[in-house]
Amino acid sequence: MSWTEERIATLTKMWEAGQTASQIAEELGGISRNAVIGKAHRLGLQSRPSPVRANDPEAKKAAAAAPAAPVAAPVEPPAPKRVEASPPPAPEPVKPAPVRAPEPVRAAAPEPAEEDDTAPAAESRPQPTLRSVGPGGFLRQNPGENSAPITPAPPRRLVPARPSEAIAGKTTLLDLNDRICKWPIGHPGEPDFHFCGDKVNPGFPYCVEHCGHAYQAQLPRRDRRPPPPLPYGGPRVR
DNA sequence: CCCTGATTCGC
DNA sequence: GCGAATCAGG
Repeated sequence: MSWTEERIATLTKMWEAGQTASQIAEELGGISRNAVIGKAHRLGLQSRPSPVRANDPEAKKAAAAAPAAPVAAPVEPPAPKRVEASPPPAPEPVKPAPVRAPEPVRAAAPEPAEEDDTAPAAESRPQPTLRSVGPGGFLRQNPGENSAPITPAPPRRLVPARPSEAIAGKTTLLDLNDRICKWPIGHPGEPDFHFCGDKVNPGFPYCVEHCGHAYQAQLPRRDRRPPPPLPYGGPRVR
């Protein structure tokens, strides 16, 4: 199986839409997730938060203490993995979060990157407020106040007051670019599946409103929604 | 164990 | 360029 332009386009869109490599591989068919990842890297697609790398003890602790993580730092030049003893110079290695946004995001205003245990905690953590503000100015939901669960994926078929006929005037997969919100409306495979299409919250793949939905605490795997997804534009039916 | 993405390296 | 093998964190 070769990488035709179409397949590359699908890969790119799905990757940017936050689909996992496995999902993409399954969709493309006849290909492994490794192939997808390899191709994505060769294409220069930005990484989504990987389980591997991009966290040292300090970062972990900071993330645990307060919902804060680095935001959209410029891509870190690939440093040799086999390091001897030199500590990483860059304290903020993490990249933009994906759709499911497992990583909390640090506020835009840079604060001291290093957590100093010896410093007076009261002064160094001037955020007794439980609510934190995301980089785009949206308010993050705290773990305790998830009374009404706002899941990243909108309910099935919730396409308010829009004629399901056609994607006329809607933002389709092929319309996506860096400036418009990639928040999916509906589900792949449905006739009216499209994307939000509003102006993005600068530096993010979504508009401000959807950033507020996307960037919150990681949901347990059980509560995510992979079950009903239909193939992208799905010619294949399983 | 399962999952994830990153990286390496022979082809 | 490709992707299996491998690595490594969750």
